[in-house]
Amino acid sequence: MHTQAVEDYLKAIYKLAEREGKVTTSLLAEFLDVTPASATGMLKKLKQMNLAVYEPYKGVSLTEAGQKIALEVIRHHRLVELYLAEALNVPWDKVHEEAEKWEHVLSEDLEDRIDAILGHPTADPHGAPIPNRDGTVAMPALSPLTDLEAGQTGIITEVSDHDSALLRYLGEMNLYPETEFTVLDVAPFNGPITIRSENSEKILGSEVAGYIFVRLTE
Amino acid sequence: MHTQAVEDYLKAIYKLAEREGKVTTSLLAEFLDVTPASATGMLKKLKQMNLAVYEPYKGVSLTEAGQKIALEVIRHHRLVELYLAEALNVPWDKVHEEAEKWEHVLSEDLEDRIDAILGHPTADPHGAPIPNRDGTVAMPALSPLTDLEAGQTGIITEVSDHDSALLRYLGEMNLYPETEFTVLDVAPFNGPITIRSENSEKILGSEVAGYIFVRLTE
DNA sequence: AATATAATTTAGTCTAACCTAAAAATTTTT
DNA sequence: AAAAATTTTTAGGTTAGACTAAATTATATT
Repeated sequence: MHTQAVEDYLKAIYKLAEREGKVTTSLLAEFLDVTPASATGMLKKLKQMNLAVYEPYKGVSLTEAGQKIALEVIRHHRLVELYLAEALNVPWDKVHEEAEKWEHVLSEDLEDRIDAILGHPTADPHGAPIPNRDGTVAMPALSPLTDLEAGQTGIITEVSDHDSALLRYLGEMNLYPETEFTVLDVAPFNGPITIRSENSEKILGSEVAGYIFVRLTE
Repeated sequence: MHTQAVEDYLKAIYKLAEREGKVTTSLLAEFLDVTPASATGMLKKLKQMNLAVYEPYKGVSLTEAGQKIALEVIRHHRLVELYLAEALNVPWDKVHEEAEKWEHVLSEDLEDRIDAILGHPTADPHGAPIPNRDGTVAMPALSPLTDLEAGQTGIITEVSDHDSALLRYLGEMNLYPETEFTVLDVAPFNGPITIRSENSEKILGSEVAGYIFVRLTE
């Protein structure tokens, strides 16, 4: 078993690589809320453990072994999130925080039990895909709501879970994954986006809309 | 929040005090599988944090604050054990090990949810009492099965969870808490004890019988 | 190309929690 | 009560992971 810090770094590198492409020391440090110097220290160690490919000043990426661990941790995290929401009724804006701790203590046996009870789910409460045990992940093409134009119809596939206040806000408006909607208006200059869903109109600022990912339905 | 090590020490001191009366440095060290020197170091820290009363060469006890934390951790542990057994079907000889990790990451919110779902239970799967939130514990008078004589009738209240092989063995014989039985024979010189429960006779060695705690029913 | 700015790494500390070996205190035995 | 045995403490080290400050490297601007 690896330390929690190692697991957290690997997970962070995986997520940042997915989201931003290249992962630099400072980006990683900011994401994990540590100083760049601390990140450098850990990167050396990850390299030495053959979990990351790291060249000073050139950024980091994961080795196959490193990615495998990152995906296991993410799988744990998302399974736990879903379990907390479904089985224990934890509100969706709180599951992330809890799962952050649980992901590191979940045994494989318990992972399997939870997975089975949930019916081998494929996405967490925010719509993020749950990696499979073999290390594969369904990687959906994520287009933010801000990319759509008036008149288009779609379905919410995922929302960012980085801010629990945002999740509460979306929850109040009933904007969950799987929700269908039609874009009524997109104001220019990054203006608000008006959508209709469940027969009510909602106006979303561009920042919020940028955290909502969708798939067009036709 | 305290570190996991601090919580583990407090829990250990509480349990040893309950079981053995006086808690010495070496007893504690052996229980936690660390060297006595390490235990001394931690005891100094616990004293300094006002969680323990510690006088070199004189043994340790918990302050009120220390006991409160110990009981919280034990409450978490036992609630989790029961939850794992009931909700996730984890076999009773495995719940202890899992709970050992979970007890440190359980939020108060989740503790309450689990407690409610289980219907505010009073004992874990091994029959050990679950402390209340306010820090009170039902402390049952524990008499080991070895104290009984032929002809007496009783009910199992608790079994030791210190060894999972023992739990598997008892499970195979269907000897769980709440099981009623009658003592048929007690062989002399710490010999085996024969009981009848659920209409079958079981012969238990004195070591095993010493780990089974009972209450007389009449 | 020279300089300024920003990003990254190095070097040296710090804390928590463990360790071993040696010294000191206590308890037991004679 | 002295010697022997045991327990406990002290002293000094180790590892993981963080930090700060200073040095270095890379990038951007003139």
